[in-house]
Amino acid sequence: MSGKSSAARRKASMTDVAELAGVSVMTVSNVINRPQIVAEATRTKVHAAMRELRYRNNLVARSLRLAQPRQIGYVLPAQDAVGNQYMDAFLHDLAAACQAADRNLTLITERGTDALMTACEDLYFGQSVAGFVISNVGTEDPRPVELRKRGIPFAAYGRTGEAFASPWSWVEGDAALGIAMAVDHVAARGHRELAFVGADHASVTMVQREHGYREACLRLGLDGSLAAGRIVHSGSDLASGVRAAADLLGAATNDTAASSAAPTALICVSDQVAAGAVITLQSRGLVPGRDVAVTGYDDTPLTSFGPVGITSVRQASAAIAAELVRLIIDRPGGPEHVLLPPRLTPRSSTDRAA
Amino acid sequence: MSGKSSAARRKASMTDVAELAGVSVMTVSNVINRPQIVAEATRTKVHAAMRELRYRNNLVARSLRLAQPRQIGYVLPAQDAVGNQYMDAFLHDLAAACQAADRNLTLITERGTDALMTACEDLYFGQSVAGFVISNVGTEDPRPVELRKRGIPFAAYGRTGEAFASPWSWVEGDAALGIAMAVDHVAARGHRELAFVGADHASVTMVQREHGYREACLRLGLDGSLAAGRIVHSGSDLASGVRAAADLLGAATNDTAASSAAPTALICVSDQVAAGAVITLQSRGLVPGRDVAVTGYDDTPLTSFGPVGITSVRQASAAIAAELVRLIIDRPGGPEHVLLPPRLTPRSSTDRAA
DNA sequence: TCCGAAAAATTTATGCTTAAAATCGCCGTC
DNA sequence: GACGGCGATTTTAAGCATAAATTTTTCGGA
Repeated sequence: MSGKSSAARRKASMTDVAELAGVSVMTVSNVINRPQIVAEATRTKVHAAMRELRYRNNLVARSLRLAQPRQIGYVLPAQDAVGNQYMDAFLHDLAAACQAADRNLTLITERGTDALMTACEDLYFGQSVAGFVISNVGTEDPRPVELRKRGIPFAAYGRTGEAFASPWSWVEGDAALGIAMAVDHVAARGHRELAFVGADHASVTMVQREHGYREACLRLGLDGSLAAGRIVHSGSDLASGVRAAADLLGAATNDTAASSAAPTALICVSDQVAAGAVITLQSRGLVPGRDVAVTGYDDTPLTSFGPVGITSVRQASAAIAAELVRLIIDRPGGPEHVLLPPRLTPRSSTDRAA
Repeated sequence: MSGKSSAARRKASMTDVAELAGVSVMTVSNVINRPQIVAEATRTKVHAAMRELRYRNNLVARSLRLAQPRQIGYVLPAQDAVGNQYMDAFLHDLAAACQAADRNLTLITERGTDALMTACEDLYFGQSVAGFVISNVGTEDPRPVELRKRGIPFAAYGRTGEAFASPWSWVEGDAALGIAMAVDHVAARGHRELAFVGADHASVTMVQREHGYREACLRLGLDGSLAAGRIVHSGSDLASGVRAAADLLGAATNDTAASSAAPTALICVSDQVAAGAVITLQSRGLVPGRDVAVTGYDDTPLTSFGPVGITSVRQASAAIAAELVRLIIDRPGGPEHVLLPPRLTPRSSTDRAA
């Protein structure tokens, strides 16, 4: 007795609550999980006891009893991936989506495939997680294959080359559509000579973005924008944006004869590249929007570039996260493929009046 | 029997393993947890059975029995915080540190204090997490106070104003020392006229970095570097770096008389600012390192700025993460304060021969 | 007096581990 | 050659906090 009160108060269990309320343990459980079948008076009594004891349902015991893990795993992309602020935001959305589904997001770090698979097996077969979300899925990524082989549920953010035929679930923002929206946007503002500042084709997304550009230009009859030199693969970081823009515009100032071939709108594969392009424009005394239009992708904080705001394509990252979580919880088995449309956020970098 | 084999195989439990190996359940448990007290032959037999059944220890049941949560919570900073690649890396390190301590990192999203506290209570008193790591701790941050009030163990990345007197645990990289290292570094290369491109004083870290600059300049007798106008508070993002550098160097080209007052080295509060400064230098045809030295902070991927590498101060983020995890596991009660020294990574932006 | 629905309590089960008890083999000793 | 006892293994029993399924109690109305 004295020992009990002197020691730091043990966390209260259902038994304690039941005892204090003068009911059985099961009644307490019912109050929590099916309150409607418990008499009003009893319910009140139990609630009072719970409050007095600062009782919290033991999530671990609950998870054990239900044989249903409360966690969802996320394989955190290795640091060397392009420092992408978008993935930050996505992580946030993913955690929020888990919480909305009454789950929690558990991180595991990327490493060699074997070690990663062992960790995943421990977590999944150890009943700790319901499944995994993987992102930054590369064309030759071994992870989906290995996870599938082991019967571990997962959903991928981004497809590999197999597109809609892949035997596992994936969710993705419609990259081609997103770029097309950017092209339509500047075209609607009178631009006829565009250029696409792209990245290498390491991921399907990058391929899709370029594809979207080509399709949109074709559809709008912007043949000049498809000419050689108008589609460049610089890389997706800021420094390459600076360089690529300089190359594309350099011709305009040096070679007056070819000035008709100089683009008046730069469709960039990422906000980082777009920011780099804006830097180049500014250093030449050009005003983004008025002189040359610039669009980015992902609507990251980089779009607030000092006084100029960069028009950008915003992926429905919250919806993507929610879909991934849903797929793991509701369709752990069969494959389902989800393509979500993005939205365009116009800012001053495409505003001719700016 | 037929039902059992036709249905998807239930995950094997210890009982199944024990049965197959012809031993008691306890022996299986011993093989896992105290292999040395179990006879060689038995151990082999049990291991074989485990392998055959693809047995995994049920982490949830184990955690319940041990009354010891396997998770550590991390309050994911809200997205609007300055998109900091360093925090990305830190998150990675934190997840790795948890894994090294046989724990997993669980994320919860930032939101209103009340909602956040409820979530923390559910997780901690629900035996799901052993405690929390919080980061981006502001001067008037309510979170440490509230957590402490509720008796929830936590460790903060970054102190508030109270410094070493605070009643809760924190870990931090020695920001003043880091900047001092940068100052020493450029001073050793002959620079006498420095400038500090800082941010506002929203967090103690930013105050410390400026403090480190002042102290170091004082110590080295670089009085000019402490003059008015040599310490600016631009902000910590790239765009403000571009502007601040332009302001600082602008005087040099316009006002030849005052050129002795123009700095030859820019000590920047972050890599983003440093990258901005490099952009300004490049746009004026100046070579970083040879003409003007530039240093950053946090050693993020931004330091690879095209052909020029930016000298940067690298925080011991892995060690910081490990300390935070240790504090939560080993010292959930008492406060302990840890200040870890950073390292300098020299690159071409401070190389006069560059 | 008894029926039947609603409310509450029992029983059983989840998968694991600590502590205590039981088993086994082996050796020296008388 | 049987006994006691020791040490090394292994097993039994108990319990962690919860919840589903089952049983018991309660109580108003016929």
